[in-house]
Amino acid sequence: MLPSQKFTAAFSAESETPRTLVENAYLALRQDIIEGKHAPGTRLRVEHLKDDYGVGAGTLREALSLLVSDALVVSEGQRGFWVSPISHADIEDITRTRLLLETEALCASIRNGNDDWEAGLVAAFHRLTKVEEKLNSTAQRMREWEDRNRGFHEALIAACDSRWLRYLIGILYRQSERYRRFALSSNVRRDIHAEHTELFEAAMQRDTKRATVALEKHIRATVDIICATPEEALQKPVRRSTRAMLAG
Amino acid sequence: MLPSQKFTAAFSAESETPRTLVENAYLALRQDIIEGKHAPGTRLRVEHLKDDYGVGAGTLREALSLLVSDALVVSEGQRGFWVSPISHADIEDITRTRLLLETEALCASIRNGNDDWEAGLVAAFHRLTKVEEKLNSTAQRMREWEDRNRGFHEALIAACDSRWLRYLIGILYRQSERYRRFALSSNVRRDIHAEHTELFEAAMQRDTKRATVALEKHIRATVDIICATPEEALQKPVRRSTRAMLAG
DNA sequence: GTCCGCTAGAATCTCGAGATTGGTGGAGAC
DNA sequence: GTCTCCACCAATCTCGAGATTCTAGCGGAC
Repeated sequence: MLPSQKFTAAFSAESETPRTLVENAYLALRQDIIEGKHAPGTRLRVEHLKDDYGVGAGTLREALSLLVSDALVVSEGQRGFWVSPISHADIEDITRTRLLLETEALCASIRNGNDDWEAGLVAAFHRLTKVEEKLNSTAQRMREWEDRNRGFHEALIAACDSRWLRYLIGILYRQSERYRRFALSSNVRRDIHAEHTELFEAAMQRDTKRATVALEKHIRATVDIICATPEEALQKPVRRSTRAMLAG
Repeated sequence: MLPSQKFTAAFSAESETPRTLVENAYLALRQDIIEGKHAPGTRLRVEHLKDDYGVGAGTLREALSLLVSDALVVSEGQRGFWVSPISHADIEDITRTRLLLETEALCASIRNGNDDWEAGLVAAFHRLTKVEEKLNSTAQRMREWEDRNRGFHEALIAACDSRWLRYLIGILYRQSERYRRFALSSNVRRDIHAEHTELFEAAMQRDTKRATVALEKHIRATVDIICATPEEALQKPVRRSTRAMLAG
């Protein structure tokens, strides 16, 4: 499934409209997991969820299978599905890996970027700026910010010629989104727009080193806030077997 | 699905036995795609395949969904599944990305590795050596070599503390396996065992730089052979829509 | 000769019911 | 009081049939 879905989300832009019920259920489930409506570590019972999402059991199972690939859901034969647990160690790991990949992609993008890339970046930054100027955090506006933030980060590395790099970065970005809500609910003062501006200007000036540093500071800032929150707050208790499975 | 499967293949070792029909079908399909029994770009019709693999249509669809995540299969809503096409540009991309990740993981592994890591590496190298000494290339022995080669490469980075890095490397490794058969069928002379030995000794001596160079040469050698073979030989014609989807 | 629209066929997508497996609670023995 | 065993219950896993969608081939019009 998720033909367009999967590969679009991965290798190019995520824009096509879902055509099948499986795609619908996949997108809805993914959104709910990222937003924390399904808490990390909780069970995902097919019998209950099929009613919530208005599809048959088989259809929902297929959607869950697709989420397993994204590592947002884990499953064990004959025992069912769970939302992937989260932890300090996990976000630390994700962040390090993200930095490795995104730094590389950003450098390639700066190296290869033509006028189209610059135009796309300017547009994405403008869209992001517009929404960041208004600081009220309605749920609707939050969702909008998420979209534009993703658009900005995609625009940054759009000129990277490695589709695989962009694909893997997409997976990690979605993982990071799960943690972001904790950072946003924190009361640590932080001028995200200033970080974005620095990143934008450095990229436009083709200053690889400055852009790299800005990206690292930007990504690090989020994870530092998350690691400042207690581990218990991150997720509800996890079943023993699942925890054991992921402990190694 | 593929709870153990997916995550085991990803984050730790791939050893658990499949428990459900979906897992069986997934593993069998994956093997057949990697070995080229299903040529790149060809269609995977559920109606036909369900008989070949002895499962129901729904079960096979679930297995295919899992393969979509591995990027070994692509799908498009209401139109079905295809084996992912392969190309010179793709293997080049995979190789560059692999090098970025594996180099990082190897350095981390050398940095962190304790006696257990060394022991595991010695054992894996020994197993690989035993099979490389006998150069007859039976299908059975080939399969054995594939397994031990994977074991050796996993042992190299086993002490890398980033699960995500190891997970992504696993995805890329399976992709590379699809191309290897072209390199093996080539008549270019190449002493793979010498490459492995160099890699092994450099790692054991904790010589990061030497190990990195050896790894790069090792991985590069394969892709160079593949890019020497004509593009047409790599795959059968691809459907227009699929090609268009992957062209961007 | 080229293009458009229609029709028939095939394949996908979806759903509900039955078979199989794993977890739980209580009774009984030591 | 603790451990083991067993039976019941819930949930997963699997399959086949029906509805929907896409593709291909053919005939006709320009």
